[in-house]
Amino acid sequence: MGRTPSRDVEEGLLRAAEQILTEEGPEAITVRKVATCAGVAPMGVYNRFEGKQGLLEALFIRGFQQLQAMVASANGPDAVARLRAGCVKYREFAIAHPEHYRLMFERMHEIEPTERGMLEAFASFDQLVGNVAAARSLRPLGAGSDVDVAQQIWSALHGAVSLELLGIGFAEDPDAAFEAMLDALLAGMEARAEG
Amino acid sequence: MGRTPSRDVEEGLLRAAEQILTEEGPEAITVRKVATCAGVAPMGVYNRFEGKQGLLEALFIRGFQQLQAMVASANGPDAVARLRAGCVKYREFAIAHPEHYRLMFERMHEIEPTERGMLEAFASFDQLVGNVAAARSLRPLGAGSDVDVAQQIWSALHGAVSLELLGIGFAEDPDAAFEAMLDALLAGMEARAEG
DNA sequence: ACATATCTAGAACGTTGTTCTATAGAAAGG
DNA sequence: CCTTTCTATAGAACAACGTTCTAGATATGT
Repeated sequence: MGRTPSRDVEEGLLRAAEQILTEEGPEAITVRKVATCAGVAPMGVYNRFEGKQGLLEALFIRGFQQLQAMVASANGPDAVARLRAGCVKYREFAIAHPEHYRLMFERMHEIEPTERGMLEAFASFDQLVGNVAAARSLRPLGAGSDVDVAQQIWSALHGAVSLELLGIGFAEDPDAAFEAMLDALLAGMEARAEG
Repeated sequence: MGRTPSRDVEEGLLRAAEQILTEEGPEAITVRKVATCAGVAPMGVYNRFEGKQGLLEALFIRGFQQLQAMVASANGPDAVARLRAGCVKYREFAIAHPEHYRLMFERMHEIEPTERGMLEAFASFDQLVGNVAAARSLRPLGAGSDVDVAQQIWSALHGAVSLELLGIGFAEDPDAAFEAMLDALLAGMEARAEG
């Protein structure tokens, strides 16, 4: 085995880690496995990411960035429809990338993201807040700040998706249940918007 | 160190595991640590629970049972108020027992609950379904089966609580945000009830 | 009291994350 | 191109972990 050029080590490791994550889930990510898959020495994980935790944090951040891009790709005839479509896209992301989603929300204690990592990851929340703000310029929605309203919506989205990915959704039609919940929440928020 | 009587081994291990879980979280639960804390030999975990996984599964099931008891303890002047109060109790449980909640929802892949374990754990869902059914006999609420409606409510509850426990709630007042979301969802469900 | 069940201590193994060392090869700069 | 610096690599080693196994001592049940 030759020596990987410096400039390729980090990206090689990230690609390998993403592949293992996608195929086998977060638990399958080990330093040796990722390094072998990337064709680099295990020490590369320490040299480049300071250890397994750093590698996981990079995946964590990338996961949120990808989630944000997915939500941002939503379309609709007006801001309210776009907000709703973004919520649907949120779920689509989770369903398309269940292992990523699990890493992002079930591994935070292990990852112990740095403050910078948290900022980078949760900059993605601003996407949702922006969607809420745009919708609210069209129609009253909930009470409190845009952040408050966005948080409530996120809660519902995240909850539905998490249970679904855990296989503990007992609803007959998960698609319909998700949309029913989302529409009920949005309708309720509209009805209860401050006067 | 003496020899623990047979009849005390299992409960001793469970108590120790609960204590470590409560004080240090799921990651701190190791076979040797639990055994030492319980004053029994590590092999006891294998003899009694078939290994670490079985021990975690026992904690998992107990967690759901305790959650169910908490929800069942809710009171109110009528069934709708009791449903709502049960939702508030749900959150109270999670906040009072964050590490239990994490074990229950972030460790399922590690635990790989047996089918019996799943049945036992999610018998607790019937509590929520029952509360929904009782409330719906008073007032229309959502469309679809009681199970469907309960699942949607559970999604929102779980989502809010999970994000809160992860420390990624950006709302100013988590209590208020939780209640606002819950009330909006219930109101929306009522407004969108069939017939 | 006797036979059976089971708790215990201890050993051992593979795996994992991590740290360290020394060498060889890449990268950067003149 | 040459020299110096950087860094990827192989390999060793360690502690910790979950797990399996053995043998002896003690508890349990009849």
